[in-house]
Amino acid sequence: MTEPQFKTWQSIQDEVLRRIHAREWPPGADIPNEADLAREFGCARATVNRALRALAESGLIERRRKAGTRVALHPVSRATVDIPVIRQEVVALGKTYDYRRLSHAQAMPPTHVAQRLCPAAPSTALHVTALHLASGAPFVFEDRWINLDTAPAAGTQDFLATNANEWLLAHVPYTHGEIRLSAEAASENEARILLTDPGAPLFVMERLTWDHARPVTLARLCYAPGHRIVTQLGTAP
Amino acid sequence: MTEPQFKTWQSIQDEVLRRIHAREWPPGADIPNEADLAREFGCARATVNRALRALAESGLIERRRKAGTRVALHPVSRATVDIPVIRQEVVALGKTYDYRRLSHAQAMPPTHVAQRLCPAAPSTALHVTALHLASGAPFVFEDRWINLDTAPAAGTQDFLATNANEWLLAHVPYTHGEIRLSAEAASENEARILLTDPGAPLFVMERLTWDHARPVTLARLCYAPGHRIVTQLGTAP
DNA sequence: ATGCTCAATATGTCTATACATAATAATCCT
DNA sequence: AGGATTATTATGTATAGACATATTGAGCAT
Repeated sequence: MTEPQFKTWQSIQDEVLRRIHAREWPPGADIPNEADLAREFGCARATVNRALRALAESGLIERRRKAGTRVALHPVSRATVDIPVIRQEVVALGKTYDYRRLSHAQAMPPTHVAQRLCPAAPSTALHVTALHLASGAPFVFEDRWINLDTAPAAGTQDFLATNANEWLLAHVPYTHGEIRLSAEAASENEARILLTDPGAPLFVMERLTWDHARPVTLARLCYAPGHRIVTQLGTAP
Repeated sequence: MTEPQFKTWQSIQDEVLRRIHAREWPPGADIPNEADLAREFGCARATVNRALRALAESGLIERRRKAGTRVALHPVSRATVDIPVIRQEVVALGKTYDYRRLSHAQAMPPTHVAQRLCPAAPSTALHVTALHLASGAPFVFEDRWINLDTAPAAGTQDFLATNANEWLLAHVPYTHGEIRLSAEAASENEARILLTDPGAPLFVMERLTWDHARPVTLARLCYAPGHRIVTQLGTAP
């Protein structure tokens, strides 16, 4: 008669997952409210809340006040991607990191950059290009614009020794940002720098970071051919 | 004299973020323990715990029992990527979704597939290729292998009307998975199907999903040129 | 010194209770 | 009927107290 008791929020999460997978609670269905579940599982409501909140963060269920909790109709897979500093990325591959600044100038950004980096009042910005190397081989070509209104201190740096990525992280932290991933053909210039052929497929990551309401920097990172990003889906095995 | 009181876990998170950004707590530094912070902020320890746990999940701080909490030395940016079902992805673009199955056969997978899909005992698997269209234009070319030991029910499906992605989600849910993102040159076959040129840079997403310890399916999704993924960094603005 | 045991400590979690908040349902007033 | 107001309800969050658990470090034994 002893109902299996669920004591930890993990075990409750597992049981809820089981019921969803077993179609006891099919996609789109409402699931019982926290108070009822707590009674059924023989635990406090806060424990149920913890379990359901974690599931909501993973995108499997949707919760709204008063409306209750339901299994997501279109279960989006939510993957978390860890994006380390490039130096760490290289070191993690067991290679030695090296950095070479290519150019450094203050200039008016092209429109597609200006739109995103200084949408309010167009002004000059700092343009830095650099190459990150892994054991001597080109790894990432970086083309970066820095908003000097937001980060005036960057104007005093030449970024010859320390790369802009790490300097900015240490001196102009951001509050949030946006990342765009795409595949693009290498331009003549990119191909020359990355020692590959024009037209080669490059993995491109564009990062725009903000400090509260003000754009900080827009970086376009072109990875050398063969690069890939690996990420995990769902919870731990 | 009234110390500013921090009542909500959000406000505590903001204050901790402020101190980190202001270098009061520089990278690598230990931050006070929960009990002390709770006393300082005039709130319960559980509230501090909630705030710090959220920051730890975002990768900005690291926490270990007994050792305490410290600001991450190499702050990895943790981005969450929402990966919807392809139909939803197309609909969200304001286009009409269409699906066309291209091939369907039971066969021995090539070694690089077998290694990941049936690492224990090599056996035949279900091979399905299909094209997803957005308003009539090729959107994604899908090349999928399904492990029939894990999902025997898939053997009875021809996947002519319903695509494998949605059928599997509805009938063989997964517990976790792995996603690989890369840029690759279009092969002759891929180019023909996606109506582009061989060698064109394609955004490729490989998904391997598992049901507990058993691999379910390995899908290789080649997006038509121009596709990109957008994701957010950090918390809400 | 080296290895083991045990106590100290910071985070992890659970409980019970209370109040806050958002969103819906019901009701009342034209 | 229609629109504004109020009540209800489920989630969201805060609190104090308690115990669990991992980890470190000190002290002891070999």
